[in-house]
Amino acid sequence: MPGLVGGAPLPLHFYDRPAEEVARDLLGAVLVSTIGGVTTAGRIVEAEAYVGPHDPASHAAERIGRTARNDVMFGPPGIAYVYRIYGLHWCLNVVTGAEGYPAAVLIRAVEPLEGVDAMRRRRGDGRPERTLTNGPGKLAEAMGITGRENGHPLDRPPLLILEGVAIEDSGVAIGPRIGVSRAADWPLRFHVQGNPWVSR
DNA sequence: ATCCGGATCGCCT
DNA sequence: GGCGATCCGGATG
Repeated sequence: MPGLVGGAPLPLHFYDRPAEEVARDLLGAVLVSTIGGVTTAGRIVEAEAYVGPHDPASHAAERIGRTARNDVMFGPPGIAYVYRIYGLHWCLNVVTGAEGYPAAVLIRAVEPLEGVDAMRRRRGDGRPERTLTNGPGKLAEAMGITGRENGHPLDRPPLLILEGVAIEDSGVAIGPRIGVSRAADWPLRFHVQGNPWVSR
């Protein structure tokens, strides 16, 4: 049961703030999936902010505008934005900020809390435990997240985020985002310092 | 109609 | 550290 690993679902208004604040405060929260009738859960230990139209690395950057792919980023906060990357992997974001203002937080890594067997099965057996969920594509695969979850409100099953433990400032590391070529130096990646499930 | 470049991963050297 | 996998959105002709 989700209640064993976290508190109440974070209310949708939790996400009605600047993406960098949400990204930082999501550290320690618990992502829970009951997709496919299997419960998997993990503590969020790494997240990146894509802060608005002025952010050239964002899928909703000014030069791109509103399109079919990024449409949910323009909607209300607390909604899942799931996209396919490199034709192979899925990545989970949470939409942040007011409706009409496109911004989101990419969940980059979680520490497994529940359903490790299911995660192993989905990821393929015989992998080191650490590589189950230490990257955005990996955690999506381990937790059964695909494009079907695009547009889903993250305060209810089958995919939700629960209140977790607070991470104090001294335990939070901040640095540049990974894999982006534009605005490569913006310090918008947040992770729990020293956590083994962080992507690098 | 065609081309290009990814918010990645895993396997190779 | 490098590269191939494999697909789609967006841009250009």
